[in-house]
Amino acid sequence: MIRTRYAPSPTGDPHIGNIRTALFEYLFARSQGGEFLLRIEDTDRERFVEGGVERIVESLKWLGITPDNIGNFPYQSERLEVYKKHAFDLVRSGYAYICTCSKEKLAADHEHQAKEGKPPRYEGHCRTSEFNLKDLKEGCYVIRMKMPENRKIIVSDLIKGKVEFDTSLLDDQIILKSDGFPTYHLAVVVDDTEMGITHVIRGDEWLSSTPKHLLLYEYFGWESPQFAHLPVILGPDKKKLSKRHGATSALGYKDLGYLPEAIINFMALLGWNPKDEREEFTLSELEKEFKIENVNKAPAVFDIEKLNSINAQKIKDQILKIKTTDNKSKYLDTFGVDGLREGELDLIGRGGYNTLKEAADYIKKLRAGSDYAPEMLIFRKSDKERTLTGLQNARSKMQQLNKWENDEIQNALLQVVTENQLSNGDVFWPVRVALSGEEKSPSPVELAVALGKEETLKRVEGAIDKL
RNA sequence: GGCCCCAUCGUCUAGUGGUUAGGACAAGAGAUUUUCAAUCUUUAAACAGGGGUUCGAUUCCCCUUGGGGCUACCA
Repeated sequence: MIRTRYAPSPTGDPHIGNIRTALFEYLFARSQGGEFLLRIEDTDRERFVEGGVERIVESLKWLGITPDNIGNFPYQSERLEVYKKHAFDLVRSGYAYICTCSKEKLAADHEHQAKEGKPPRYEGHCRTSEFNLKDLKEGCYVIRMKMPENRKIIVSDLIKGKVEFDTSLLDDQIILKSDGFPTYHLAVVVDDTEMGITHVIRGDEWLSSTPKHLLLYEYFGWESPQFAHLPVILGPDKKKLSKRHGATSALGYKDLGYLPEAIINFMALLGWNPKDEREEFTLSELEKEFKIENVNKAPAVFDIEKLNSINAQKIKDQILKIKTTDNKSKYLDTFGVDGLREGELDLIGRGGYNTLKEAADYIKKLRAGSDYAPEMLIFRKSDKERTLTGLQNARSKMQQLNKWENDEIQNALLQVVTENQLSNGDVFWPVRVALSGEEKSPSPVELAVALGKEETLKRVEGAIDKL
């Protein structure tokens, strides 16, 4: 049974790069008929953020990539004794040792090493010391793993291929901190083993520490899982995506009016592709199509324009679906627009709005109506008199309509044109301006349907008064 | 600094020891229309550089350059 996990630290809203990793972990598991699990890595008490776990769960649920153990997932902070036991097992078997060096001493060592141009490393004062546990005060020691000298460790990565590391360049890594918490390296190895994780899919930044983990598996006598290190996501400046690039959390995009379907589709395409020219995917399609070997090695730049375009497309897709259901009135309620009518839905579907928020803002503005200068009503090839004729006849023609639908309104306006020897611009333009109050807007017919008969006639009336 | 990863249009990417190097987003142009943000058509746009290997390299190898990561009692 294939099993992957998403193991975030609750240090704030999950970052889009982080969530993309979760997506790939989810997709890999699903594509293989396996399980996708969640685990909270809260071993860093200094960076812990209240409510972080809730935000993680909310993000995953929103995107529809809910872990299989969502009802009961482990927290590392609740398993301190387990890690401690394993750390001491390693001390007993000689693969790790207790170290009582103070942080001050280590800092001084590192400073010294830096001056000599050497890499900062633990100098191994405690490596051969024997400590009696009873003499040690709680909180005054750490446990370090022993790094063998001159060993080559080969990481076989599903994405990067074989990567070789030399252990003499690696430090005697601390695995148990003085506060009794494990470091990532210990906890990840213990937990992945206990949870039966078969494939560790994680960010690129972990590749360099993978040899440490491999060594730990060896020390414990455990079988190691397979690894796949994903390239990072960069900002437009090709620097690692961060807060200064704007919204970076998944939920931030939710608030901006992006659909989960769009975020999923977009993230999947960042570093993965189906090896053909398809670009539109739903989550369930991705679950079938995803192949880890089709993941790129190179980092990808997060392009908001592409996301916008995908989101606009997904909004259109959704409008088509919503029209046949009864929840259309609720579509934009989170952005302050209730009771959408059919015509308004059409407007959104055709408008190419990048986000739901933009669409909602437009509907709000349309409903409120905009003030405009009377001159705007006159088409550039027209004059005041013909405009007035057009508006007045349009009003009475529309007044007589029984059915308030696209074709009927269109025909009514066309009739006004022919019956009064006017041009399209003498009628369509001023009606459009009367309804929208804007230089640029959807067509008068679409606006009329969206506004409804009563409001449409009221606004045309208002325009006539203005002239 | 050391170690590791990476490199095709501006961006996401496909691709092959011999191709007109393909698609998408963005950009430009045009068409249409009452306007446009919609729609349709269309144009421009890339193999980072230098060495090899080879009859032939964008493709394989090496170097350089550039970008990224790691080098914590952070993950």
